[in-house]
Amino acid sequence: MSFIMYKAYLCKTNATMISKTCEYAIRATLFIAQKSLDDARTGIKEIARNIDSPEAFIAKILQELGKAGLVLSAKGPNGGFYIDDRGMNNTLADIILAIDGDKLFTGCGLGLKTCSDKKPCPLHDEFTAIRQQIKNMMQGAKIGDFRNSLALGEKFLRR
Amino acid sequence: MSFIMYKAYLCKTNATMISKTCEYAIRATLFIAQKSLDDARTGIKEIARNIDSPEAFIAKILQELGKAGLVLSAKGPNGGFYIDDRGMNNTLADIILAIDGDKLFTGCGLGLKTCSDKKPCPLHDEFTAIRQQIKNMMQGAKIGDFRNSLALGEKFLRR
DNA sequence: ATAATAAAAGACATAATTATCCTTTATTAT
DNA sequence: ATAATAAAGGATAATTATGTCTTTTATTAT
Repeated sequence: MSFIMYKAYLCKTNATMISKTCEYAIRATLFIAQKSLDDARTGIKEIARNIDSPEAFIAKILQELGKAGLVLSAKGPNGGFYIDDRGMNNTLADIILAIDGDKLFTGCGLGLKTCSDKKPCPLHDEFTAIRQQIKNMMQGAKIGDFRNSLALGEKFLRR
Repeated sequence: MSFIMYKAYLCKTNATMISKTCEYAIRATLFIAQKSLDDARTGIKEIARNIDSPEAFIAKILQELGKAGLVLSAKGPNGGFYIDDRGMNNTLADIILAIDGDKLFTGCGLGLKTCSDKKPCPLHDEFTAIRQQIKNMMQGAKIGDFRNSLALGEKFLRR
């Protein structure tokens, strides 16, 4: 006996807290951080393979992360991406801000441009609280914090 | 003296907790609920005007909400959309589920399909907690709850 | 019955995001 | 110096989400 399952909802919409681009950015950064533990540089191919992303796309994203100072890179043989001690203190909030901007931390839950404390949407207070919590969580999450659990195989970056 | 401001981030990404489509859906539903207070039906033009959305687009969305049983509709003269007492007990979670699916409530924060308690991404526990909180908030927010504050002009649906 | 109204349905168009490709520039090893 | 390597940069393509238009169906008032 077998069942066919149907989704009960439409869902051609895009609603993720963090954009796909930014997800790749975070996964790549955490992977580079892990590799940088023993001063090793890692290249685009290796990164793409290990975080399960398209090569060309993560290359583009890494350019942005480089401009934002969140990863370092070196061209040529033995080149690649790496993160120094200073970079290990950057947070997930920094990555999110660099790629997605601040909408995760500040926007109105109903997409109202004029939503504010004075002219609140019906969800204003609830969303304000939740966003603040997310912000705290992301600002508290340093890149370096994840290295050990990743290296030990307690946490994972591939799907 | 004047300044030109530049955004410090890229941001060609999409990262909203709730899709634009779903935002319209919520705003429309709350507006219809408000109108339904005194048994009045409201049409697409009026809805679009009051929630500041494209007419044709909200029409499409209302079809989905109708199929999902979240709003009722009647064709012809004096027709329009309305919500009955039963419908007033539906929650924002129901609308979100009907339009965006359950990704807001369940997805991995880093977009990993295999993320789970057993094979967690580095943000697994934090995201699980936050999503649960959002879910609670949305499941607790009944459509009918918003009617009064909207009618009194304490809360707003237009941008 | 007929005309007018308003939502349902389906096809189509636009815009935004995600993804790819190709050339250029910088660096290293020979 | 030269060839090989690897990231940077720029242009373009594919996909997905958002938005529009036109026809059909159901209902109501005349």
